[in-house]
Amino acid sequence: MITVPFIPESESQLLERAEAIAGWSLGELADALGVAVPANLLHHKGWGGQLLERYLGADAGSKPEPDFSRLAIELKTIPVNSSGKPLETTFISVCPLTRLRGLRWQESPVFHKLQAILWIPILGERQIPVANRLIGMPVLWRPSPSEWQLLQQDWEEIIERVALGEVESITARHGEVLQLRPKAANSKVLTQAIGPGGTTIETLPRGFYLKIPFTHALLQRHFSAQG
DNA sequence: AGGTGATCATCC
DNA sequence: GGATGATCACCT
Repeated sequence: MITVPFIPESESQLLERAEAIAGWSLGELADALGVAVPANLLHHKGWGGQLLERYLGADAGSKPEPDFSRLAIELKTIPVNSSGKPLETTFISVCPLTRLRGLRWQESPVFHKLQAILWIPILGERQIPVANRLIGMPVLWRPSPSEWQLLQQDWEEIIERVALGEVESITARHGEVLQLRPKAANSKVLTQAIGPGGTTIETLPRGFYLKIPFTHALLQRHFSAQG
């Protein structure tokens, strides 16, 4: 693999570099980086995201910091169809399942992760070979006041249920814009959580995800405002 | 085991 | 067809 020495020093520099590859295919970017393209993503689910991280100079690795640490910006690739509608929900962060007493929205991982996100749409449905999927125009997004309100409301409702020992009764249908779903290697992975009556139970780790209509709307709003 | 990057595949 | 619940790879 070719290592790209680029590290963005400003928001505008990051955006310029992301805009410059809009219209490229993933295959073209992989070639430029000397990376092999998988035939499909079954065994390479994070491949696209990591490819863009490398090219754009994300430096946080798996540290608990934004991908672009000095810019405080997260990078998310998001698969979209030809109409620009997201094909998948977007993982945000794992959900704490214990020690929830006193945890406030403003201290939550979700709140911190969503401060600033650079969305890179990847155009291409599942049937399209990975190499042929196209990189779209980037969107630098910070939640609006109304978006923050929706997010906070969902988060508080979900966390309250978790704190009450009801995590196992929460489904992905809860929440208007945020949902709670499994986030694990497989269904045998267990972690501790609060159970009924304040007992301790073992349950599947959960993560917060943004629902498709929410990410669809924020992308649409950006592109329509931009003209 | 728990975090990062996500998409798969079954069920409705 | 689309969303929910399950899963895949790699890192620490």
